[in-house]
Amino acid sequence: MLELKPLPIEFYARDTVTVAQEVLGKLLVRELNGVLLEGLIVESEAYRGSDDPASHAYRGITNRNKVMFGRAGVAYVYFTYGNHYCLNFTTEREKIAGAVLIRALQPLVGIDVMKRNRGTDDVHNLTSGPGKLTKAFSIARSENGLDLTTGKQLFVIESDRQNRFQIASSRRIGIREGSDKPWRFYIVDNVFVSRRGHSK
DNA sequence: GAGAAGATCTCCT
DNA sequence: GGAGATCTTCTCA
Repeated sequence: MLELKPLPIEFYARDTVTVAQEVLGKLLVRELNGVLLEGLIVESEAYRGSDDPASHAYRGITNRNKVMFGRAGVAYVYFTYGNHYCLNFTTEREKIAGAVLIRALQPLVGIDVMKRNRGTDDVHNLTSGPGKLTKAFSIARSENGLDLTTGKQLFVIESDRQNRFQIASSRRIGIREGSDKPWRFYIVDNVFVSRRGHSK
């Protein structure tokens, strides 16, 4: 039996790029009306603050991104492209902006529920992208600002797969500015990664 | 108050 | 491989 012990704030309250790398191979856990959903985090991206033109926080605090400036270990959920929500974990200490975008998961527990949420039977298409995984896990605007360290509703735990995979990095996806930074990280040869990246 | 762009997905060819 | 869907958020006047 896996122990459902959430990662503490100390895991998140560090350099954003470090957290983005170390969150790979951890388990994202969603508790929804007694139903448990679990997925292995296989792809992430780091977004920093005033030194990162691709980040929402680059131009300072706004109503949308204020969670990024708050304490670490909190969910930052935003709506984009008229259709999709994206899930991030906040990092760094208060007043220092930082967040890790969760780009892809490998479904492990509650796959039937994810299929229903996504309206497809294709397991490889359930959570292999940032907009897909939020729908599969039923994460939306109401989850913005949720504390990830309480072990309720939404949190992250260690998995037994630690160190049994290789990590590669690449340029981040879907942005214009700051696309030279190699701050996307993914597990090599995992079929649930959203795209084959050029490891550079 | 208006205009434009966006950390994407899906369907069509 | 490419474009449309769709609407929130930010910026500027």
